[in-house]
Amino acid sequence: MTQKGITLKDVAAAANVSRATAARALNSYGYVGDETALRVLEAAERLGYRANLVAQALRSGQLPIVGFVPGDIQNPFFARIAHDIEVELRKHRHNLLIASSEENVEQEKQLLESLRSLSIRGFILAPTSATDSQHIVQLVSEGTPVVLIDRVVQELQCDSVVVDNEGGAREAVDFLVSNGHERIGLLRDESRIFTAQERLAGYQNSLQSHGIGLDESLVSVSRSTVEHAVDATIRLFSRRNRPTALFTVDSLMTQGALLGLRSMGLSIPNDVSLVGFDDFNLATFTDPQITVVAQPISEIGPLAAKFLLERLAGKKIAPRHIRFPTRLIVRGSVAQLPGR
Amino acid sequence: MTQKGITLKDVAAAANVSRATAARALNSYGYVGDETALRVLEAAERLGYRANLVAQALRSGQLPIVGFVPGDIQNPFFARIAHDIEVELRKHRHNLLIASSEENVEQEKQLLESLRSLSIRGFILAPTSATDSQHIVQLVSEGTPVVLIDRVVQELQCDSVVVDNEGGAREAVDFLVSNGHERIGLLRDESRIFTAQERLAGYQNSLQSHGIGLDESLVSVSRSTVEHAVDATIRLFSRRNRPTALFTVDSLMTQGALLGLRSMGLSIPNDVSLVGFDDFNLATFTDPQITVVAQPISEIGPLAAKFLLERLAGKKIAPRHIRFPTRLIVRGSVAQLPGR
DNA sequence: GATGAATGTGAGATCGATCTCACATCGCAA
DNA sequence: TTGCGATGTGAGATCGATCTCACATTCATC
Repeated sequence: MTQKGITLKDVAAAANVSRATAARALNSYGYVGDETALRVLEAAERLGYRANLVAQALRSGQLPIVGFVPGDIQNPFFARIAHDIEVELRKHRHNLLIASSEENVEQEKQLLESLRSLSIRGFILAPTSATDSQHIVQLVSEGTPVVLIDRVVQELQCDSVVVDNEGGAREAVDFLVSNGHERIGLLRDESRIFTAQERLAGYQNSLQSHGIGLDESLVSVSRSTVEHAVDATIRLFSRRNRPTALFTVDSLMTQGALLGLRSMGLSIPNDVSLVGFDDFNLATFTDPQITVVAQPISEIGPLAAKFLLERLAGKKIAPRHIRFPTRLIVRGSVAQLPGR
Repeated sequence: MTQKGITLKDVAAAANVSRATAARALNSYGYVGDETALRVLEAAERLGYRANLVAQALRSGQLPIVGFVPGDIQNPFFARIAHDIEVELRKHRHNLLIASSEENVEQEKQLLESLRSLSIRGFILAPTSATDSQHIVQLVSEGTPVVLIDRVVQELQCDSVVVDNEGGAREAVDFLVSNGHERIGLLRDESRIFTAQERLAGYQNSLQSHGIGLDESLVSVSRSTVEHAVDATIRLFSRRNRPTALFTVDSLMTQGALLGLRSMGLSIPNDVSLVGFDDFNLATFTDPQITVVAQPISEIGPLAAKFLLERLAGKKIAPRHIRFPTRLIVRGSVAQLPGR
């Protein structure tokens, strides 16, 4: 009911100048007399003038908003990144619009499509599919800045910030092997998601480099939710000649494995050793604490935001592809197997 | 580089009509000839026309964006709510802009101030302060729809969706008392946050109703982070004549208590019984599992979104104040004390 | 056949900020 | 004194969608 609409026109009228002059004074460009400028600024202050960003956006074609499209904002990994991005954007007076793809390509397409008409300035994106990416290619080709995080899309010319999934998985499995394990189970995601593929490759490479043959019966696939992972774990450990160790490809899978093993009465690390990809706060609360491959989460968001802001500022350089190393955090969930 | 700017004008030209007629056809209002309408629609389709939402917003004064201002998007409680709100909004073609207050009133003020110039249609807000709310009052008095969640602000005329913090805390403490505990510690937040105050009241009311005197030495105050809660727990249990049970006011505090007690070598529930406010996935992974007061998180977001959408649709009724009941989930962290 | 209602369409204004261009005015140099 | 650059300022156009009006038609009714 109060000051609803203080526009530039009002300020101009109050300062007894034209809208053009008022705009010049407020945005300090062009010639404005010192005294006039002061009068305008004073009037704006007095009336509590705030520029209408929508009107500015209509002229400039761009709202000070950046879109973030994570797989799922409830995933602590993405929540942390969202927070970090938000902090960075705020420094540059930009806002963060979050739209989860829910790991669904169709939804991702629709989201980008609808956000396009909002004149969003740029996107930070965790693409759902490594291959079905025509919609992202188009976005980029229209000149919209895009930064990919967590996952990359093969032939896409844009900045990306990911971690060394293959190396991290390899390190985890290497660690299990160095503790005498050879029958190492893998609990993995459906392959569509980029990170799951890379982590699978790391698992396979590690085994091969140690001369251990791949055994399909040691691999269990499920959707990436705690509930599905529980089932997959139980399936895996119900077979005879079960694995002595398990590697899980993400934190939700790790949690599922924990519950699944507990429900089967299998103890960690006495009956089964466990290493998970992605650290999570729960990992230090269990007994024993869980050995994990940690990602440098705190670096991903800020860097992605920095890249995007640089693009928004007009920086024209070749796409940068950053791949952070992971770090194995040894806790208590891996037992040394009696040597042969 | 492709179809950058297909505007209404282009469609109108392609269909050989005026912009006005094209608009009528596309938005189906006013009189338009059947054949003309078809021609316009066909042209729009062919050109891939998408209305520019910013231009629409300039006229209507409102972007199809709703602001969500949680305390911290990393808190799983708020992350879940954000997700639920987003799903609801999507059904009505609205987007969600998230800006965390980081539990800082000044930041909250700045955020709302800056979002105001964005013509955001409405807000879902978890106010940081129960008293310092002039900025919210002003927002509401300007006619911007606001729905409060998790916390209310006393003299504010707007919808709110919260839980029965007092009752939940009372139930938790009642449960401890019924198990023979009298020296019940409280790990609580700084009092500024509304929920912490109510939960404190529940603790006090329960004790009083059982004729147990309040003992300030049983209460430990800290900021609501795991790290601070660890320290506060250690402080509390380092005193002589320590509590036999502990009630923690939120899930971060509960986690801190868990770590603090473990570092002191105190076992749950043998040495200390524990009940926490707010369920969290970690609670079922510990040994023993933690008894908690659960909030109906899954109902808060959708209801808040529903309320806000109704207001956006123009619904004019008295503010609704919903207070959901909580539910005590008994697990294994409370021991029966030998009767007197 | 005339009158008025129903139907269809376009020109132009509007939302608010910004930018271009034209027009002043002043000072200084030729 | 004339002229030209530097300095200030305002009128009006622009961004894209929508709405109000005014102006045509067509059709039905007396």
